[in-house]
Formats: sequence, structure tokens, C-alpha cells
Amino acid sequence: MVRAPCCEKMGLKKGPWTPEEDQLLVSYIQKYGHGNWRALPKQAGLLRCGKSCRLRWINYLRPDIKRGNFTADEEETIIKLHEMLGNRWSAIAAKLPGRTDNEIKNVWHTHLKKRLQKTNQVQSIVNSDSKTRGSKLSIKRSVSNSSSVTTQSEAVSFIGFPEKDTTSSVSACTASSSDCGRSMNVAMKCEDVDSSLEHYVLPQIDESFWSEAAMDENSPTIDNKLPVHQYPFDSAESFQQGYGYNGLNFDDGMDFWYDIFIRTGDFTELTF
DNA sequence: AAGATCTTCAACCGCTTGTTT
DNA sequence: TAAACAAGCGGTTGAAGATCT
Repeated sequence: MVRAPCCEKMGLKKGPWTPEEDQLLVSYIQKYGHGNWRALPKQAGLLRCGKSCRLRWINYLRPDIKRGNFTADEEETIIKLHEMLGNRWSAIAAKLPGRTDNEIKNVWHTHLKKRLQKTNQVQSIVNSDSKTRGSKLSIKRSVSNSSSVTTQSEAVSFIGFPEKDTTSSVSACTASSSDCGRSMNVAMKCEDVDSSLEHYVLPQIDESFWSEAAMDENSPTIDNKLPVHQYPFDSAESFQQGYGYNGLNFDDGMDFWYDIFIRTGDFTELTF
């Protein structure tokens, strides 16, 4: 079988689409549909290959495309479907109306994969730790010793719960939200990472924690950036209700940490 | 303030699959 | 049955913007 020459050799245009090209494509498809993608660009007066036109229409110009950030529900669906289907992006996209395979693939590689890796990392630490140390949870030493945590910055990519000795640990750290608009990661910088990790249990919190907490005048802060929430949790319910999390609830991915607190059975003297 | 580095995402590439001749 | 063609898919790239140093 002879492969068709690529766009450039045919003298066709590549790269980003202009509004004029978009307009030509949209008005042609609205009038005549897209029966034959290979023939379409010529008939529509576009110097593009059919493949490029098809991609532009499917991923961007289609009227039923949903724009904007993915919702928590959508992200959850992607994670679950990816677990079942693997990298079959088009199959996943079929379950998410208005979303394209390309978009889902991008969001997976840029957000979800990283988030999942971190969650799994901590989960495995917790699992191995609880086996060896009984019910009392202590991630802190496992984190600093774990070979699965390759760098210190990875290890402190979670927000820490200092255990008991709160003042010294918290004051050792400042925090900043990176890429607040999109990323779920929150980076921490510690003046002395090793010693700080000695005092930390590490929950996962998304960027809304910082943005919302920063708005809360009642939340004391450190360096005007790190909100400090005082517990104790007097019960599982108070944690569940999002007490101390500025409105974050279990839909915001706190299930995992709730489970940890349930298993440790210790809801008192937790401060961060 | 400026250069370096990182992140994001639209678009491309090459392969596979399905359909037609 | 095989060749030719068209469409679809997933991996990858690179420009642009954001963030860091």
C-alpha cells in the first residue's frame, strides 16, 4: 500500500488554525456536512489536509464541545474508566459527552496521572507502615526513608500535618500554591526538609484549600500564605463534616485521609 | 527585570482498522 | 483475495504562557 504524501509535500499548511480557516471549515460543514474528509479542504477552499480538518472539527469546532475545566465528577469518571480501559482515550471520551479523546488524554497526562501517582505513593507507604507499626499511623519516617519517594521535593508535595509538636514544625515551613488555576499540586518549601519531615503526616489537599483558606479572615496564617487550622477533631463526624478544612468535604478527595483517621482512631491533638 | 525552566494543550505523525473496489 | 483508500486512534511534539530563580 502506498502512503499518501504528507501535507507539507503537497504544499498544504500546518500549525495553528486561524479564525478565518475556522470560519471556512465551520460554514462548509454546516452547509454540506463532512462526508469525505479528504475531499473537504479543497471544496471548502482550505489549504489543509483532510486529517487536519477532521482533527480541528472534532477537537475544537464541533458545536457540542464542552469548554472549560473538567469537573470533579468528570475527573473521577476518567480515573475509573482508565482503570478499566487503560489508554483507550476514545472509549473513555465516549462516556463523557462533550469531551474529546485528545482533551482527556491531555488532562490525564497533566493532572490525573500525577495526582494518582502521589496518592498511590502515600497509600503504599501507609499500607506498609500500618503492617509494621500497628494501628497507630506514622507516615513521617516512612516518607523520609522510602525509596519510592525519589526527591525531597516530591516528599513535601503534600501539605503536612505536624503531629503534636505543632509550633516548631509549622513555623519551619512556608507554602505557596503553584499554578492555582489548574494544578492540584501544592508545593511546600521547608527550610529544613529532613527535620520537618520528622514531624509530618502528609494529607493530600487541592488548591482550593489555599485559595479559600486565604480568603478566611479567621484562619491564622504564617507568612500570610500558610493557613493554620486548629483541631482537635472530637469525632469522626467532625472530620467528615470538613471541620477545619474551610468547607472542603469528602467529595474533594478527603476519603483517603478520613480512612486514615478512622484507622488510627485518634482525632485529638491534630493541628496544622 | 530578565533569562531559565516548567507546564499546558492544540496539532501533528505514524500506525491500525474498516470499507470499497 | 488483495490492493487502495479513508477514518480513527494513541503517542509525541513544540509554541506559548506561567512560574521560578
